[in-house]
Amino acid sequence: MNFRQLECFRQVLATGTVTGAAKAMGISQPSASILVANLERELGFALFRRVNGRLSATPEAQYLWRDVERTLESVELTTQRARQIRDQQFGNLVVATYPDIAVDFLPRIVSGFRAGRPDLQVRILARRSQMMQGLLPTQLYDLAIVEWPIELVSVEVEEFVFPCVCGLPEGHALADRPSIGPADLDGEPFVSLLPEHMVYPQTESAFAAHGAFWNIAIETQTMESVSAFIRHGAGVGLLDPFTAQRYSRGGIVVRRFDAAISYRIAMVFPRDRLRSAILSSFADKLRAVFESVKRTGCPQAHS
Amino acid sequence: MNFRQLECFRQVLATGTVTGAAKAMGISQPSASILVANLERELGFALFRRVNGRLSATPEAQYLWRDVERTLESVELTTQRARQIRDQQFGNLVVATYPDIAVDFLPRIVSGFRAGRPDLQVRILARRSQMMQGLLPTQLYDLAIVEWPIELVSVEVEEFVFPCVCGLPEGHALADRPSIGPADLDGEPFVSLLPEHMVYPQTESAFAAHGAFWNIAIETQTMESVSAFIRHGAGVGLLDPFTAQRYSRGGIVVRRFDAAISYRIAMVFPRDRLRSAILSSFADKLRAVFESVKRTGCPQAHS
DNA sequence: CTTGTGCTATAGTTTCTTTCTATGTTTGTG
DNA sequence: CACAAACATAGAAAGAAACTATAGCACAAG
Repeated sequence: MNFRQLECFRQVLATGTVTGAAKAMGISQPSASILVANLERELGFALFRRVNGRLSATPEAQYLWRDVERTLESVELTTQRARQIRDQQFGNLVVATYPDIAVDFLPRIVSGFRAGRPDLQVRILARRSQMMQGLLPTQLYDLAIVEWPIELVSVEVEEFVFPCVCGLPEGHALADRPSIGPADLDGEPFVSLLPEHMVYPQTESAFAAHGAFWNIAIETQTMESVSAFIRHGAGVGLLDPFTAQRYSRGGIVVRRFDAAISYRIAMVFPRDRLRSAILSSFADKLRAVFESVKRTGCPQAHS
Repeated sequence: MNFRQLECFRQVLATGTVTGAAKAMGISQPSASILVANLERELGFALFRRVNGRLSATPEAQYLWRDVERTLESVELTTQRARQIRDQQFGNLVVATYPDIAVDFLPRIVSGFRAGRPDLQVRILARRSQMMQGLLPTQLYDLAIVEWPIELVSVEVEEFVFPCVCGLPEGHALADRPSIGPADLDGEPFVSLLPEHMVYPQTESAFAAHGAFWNIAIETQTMESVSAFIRHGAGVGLLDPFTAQRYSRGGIVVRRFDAAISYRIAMVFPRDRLRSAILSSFADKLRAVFESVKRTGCPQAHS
């Protein structure tokens, strides 16, 4: 019993004649005749009676037809699914990420990636860094985007380093400068991340190196929060390029920061797990966007 | 894409190696290797990565597996169903019949026939003769058992004629006779069918021919009813062999009737419709039982 | 009654697929 | 370093599936 025989069975039922079935299948009439004959031989009972030179379906054929129909449908769904998989239209991605990037950047990238892939399932797992630490060993993700520092075991890592930029409230006195250094911010009320964040010690050193007073007015936990305080005029601060880009067109004035404060993130994959073509494509896209951000200082939407 | 490729795909997933799959399928390792390779070529994407000389399923393989599993299951159900059909274990029979025979005789025959055919569906349509007239043209049955007279259009008919027998209440004065004739029943209270029934005019003629007085005490519609009146002592009467047999072991004394009163029934098939093997078997069985009844005067259970 | 049309089945041939055995390659292990 | 285990490839043989050509049968039209 094979697909062609079943398909021929279907077509004979549909068209009523072997000749019609052959036409529908694009084969010669004798070929179709033999397909049916072999199927009958293998089944051990007749599907058709040859009456008046015509075929007529036996009751047994009708009994079997229900199952054959189901089988053929299943085969068709399978080939369809195979085509989708081949064209990277079907699959699923579990992306673990830290919250800041999950707010705006990732949705933009993922939405762009999903355009034209309507059957792609994406799950976003947003975790604060401590939680991320526990998530990685479970391997319950395809790709993670993590902030430094993080302990990385049994994973493959690709690191990306970005320069932080300076964010000012709109209308701030320094807003007309093309770039801003620690000395410019001497005594300026500053919105900072907590000391645990990688940006904190670097900022501290930069101010110290320039002999400037780092006047921390606010300490908060996420870049989103920092940006909100800046936006509402509580002070100035340093932003990663993703958050900066989000508000640079309205809400916050973004300027180059003359001291190099590096913002390190990493793309992380479970070790020893095969990557799907979709995952590779998605990683490629992320890589491209990261490189573009590194070059321009601002993430752009890439299709 | 064909069954063997899918089956091999399954076995490689199950055993983890091509070698194991080949063993499970009873073919050589290179054959299995080629099955998988061809499947991958046709699908257009890799199902396995060759890592460290071993196969490892890709995420794409896992996506496809759901559909392949469903398909293989459907194929298995289909082959199973085919085997059932071949062995006449699966099918359905719609048997139309008149009520008398549906009470006891048909259930016995059908139950015997269904033994060892647990997936055979039987529908019994019991109709009085007027109703049967309307049922036959609808072709909504596979086999009908009808009483004479009946108008038969677009059907194939096999006729069976049985001699009626005489039924007496237990303890009746005539009960020790081996056979009974009309003269014996002269003036005896008689339980008769209605005049429309084929037995009525024959009985009338028989009594007249023997110059006996046909003392009709009860006229009723069915053989079952006649037998009930006899059983309860209302009189004697004529019975068809099926009803007679049912009560001959208790309730009614059954004796040969010396005048030939014929009880004609027919096995009827829709014209120009293919008969299933099961239907043919069932008809064969019915025919055999009818012949046996004709010979012995009493229906016996035949397996 | 003959002929033509439409259908199915069979025969013979060719091509493609499947399967086998034999052999090579890679990787991990004692 | 050799051996075992796994997968892949090559070449040959067997099998399946396709084609063309042809025959048989039933029905309708001339």
